[in-house]
Amino acid sequence: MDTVLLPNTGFLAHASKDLSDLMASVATEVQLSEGEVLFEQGDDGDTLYAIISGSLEFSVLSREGRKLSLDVMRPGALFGEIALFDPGTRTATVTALEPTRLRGVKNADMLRAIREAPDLGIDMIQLAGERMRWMSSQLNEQVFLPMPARLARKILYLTVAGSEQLSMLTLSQSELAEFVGATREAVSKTLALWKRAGVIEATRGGVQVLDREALQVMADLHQI
Amino acid sequence: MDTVLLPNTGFLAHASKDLSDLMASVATEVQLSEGEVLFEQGDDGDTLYAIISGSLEFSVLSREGRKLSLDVMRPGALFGEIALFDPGTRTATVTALEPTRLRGVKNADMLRAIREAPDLGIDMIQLAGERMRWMSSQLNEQVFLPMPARLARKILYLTVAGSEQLSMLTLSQSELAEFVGATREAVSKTLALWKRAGVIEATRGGVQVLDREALQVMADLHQI
DNA sequence: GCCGACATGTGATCGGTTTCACAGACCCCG
DNA sequence: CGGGGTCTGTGAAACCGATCACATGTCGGC
Repeated sequence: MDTVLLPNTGFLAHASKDLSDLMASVATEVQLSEGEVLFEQGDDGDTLYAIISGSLEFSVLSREGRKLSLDVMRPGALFGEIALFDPGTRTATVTALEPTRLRGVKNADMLRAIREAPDLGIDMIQLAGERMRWMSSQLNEQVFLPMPARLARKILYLTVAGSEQLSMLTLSQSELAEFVGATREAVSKTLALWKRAGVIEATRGGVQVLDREALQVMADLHQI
Repeated sequence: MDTVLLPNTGFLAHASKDLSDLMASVATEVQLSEGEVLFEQGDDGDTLYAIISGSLEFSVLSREGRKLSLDVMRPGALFGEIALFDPGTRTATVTALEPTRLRGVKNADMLRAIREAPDLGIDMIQLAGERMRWMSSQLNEQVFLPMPARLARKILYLTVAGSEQLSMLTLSQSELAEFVGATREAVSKTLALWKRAGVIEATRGGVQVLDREALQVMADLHQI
């Protein structure tokens, strides 16, 4: 077992002492292998998770099985705070993109901790607020922006969020399509356009951003 | 001044004693006339509101001014909880649909109250959770459902949420269009279809649901 | 009771995306 | 090194909804 139980990047870098203490004391560890599903949209949930290592995909599903991926979460991210207190079901599906280690805190432990340290409750509201704000921006983009703008934004977002060197994004075009809510073919066609313009380089299973500025422009355009 | 300061319907019916006490003691009253904007998407906000009387529209805007209405809120509804603790801007615009009275509690008062009564913090997380869950369903619908299904769902939702007698919905077709993220013309055409099928009755400025079952079917369909 | 303002009905056309179909490229593995 | 599976490129057709352009209806006020 590591001596470092909590990552010091991402959300947890700013997590309160209370939350850090709680996670360190009562959290249970979870291991996921690649492709494993932590929970699915519709499951009952009562646990807040923090990512220790690995990465997870966060997606929502339509009833007929279409998938809209929303985010890739990396070490330091906290998630699952919604189902924690609201007696309902999980609003998204979380899948491991690679072998991943998590720590989870259960409802009951969290409630007890909040009663002892009310500031922890305030932290949780703040966390819910951030998530809410983010979801709201997703709704806005999906509704108002045409596909190419959504694509440009997701590529930009995922390359900075992952802070991978050289702005390389290792997602297949089908996966990218799931992220922008479009078909694989449509994504392929706009990527081809951008490739010809020298904005990106695309290879099997990955996209490399060459001209970030140009992509920013695409992300704001409401045409092509 | 009324002796009844808080409505006993909607969210507030289930609001904790702590929240009720707080609202009754430190809340300030706000009056809005029809069409007045309480706050706009992008404003800084630090206040949680409860609706005493009247009704409000909750909407998000695209940068070029297109509007997507999401909900009509009625007496008893609580809103504004997101900006309350998260140091950011409001994620939606709230407009009075008629003369409306509100009570507001400010950030600082709420924080103080939570430190005294931690259960109040838990209530707020729960509230945020409900809102989150709802936003999530909105995203799902907007992304996956074709316009007619979205229209059917909004009509059903707004007629029960408003629990108006006879399932009458007093919204113009342009307003309905803003609710489903479509054009006035498109809404007019599908309403005409349903009218011919005897599912609804539509008059100037309103829609009357005749066959709720049939609308339910439309709401699930991914064609027509 | 008429007129102007605004709400609604409806057709024609256009454009972006999906769907379908298939061809080429790449890669792992036997 | 050859071949099946997966990823990628691209064209053609169909489709949905947006846009444009009017016609028709309906209400309120003078």
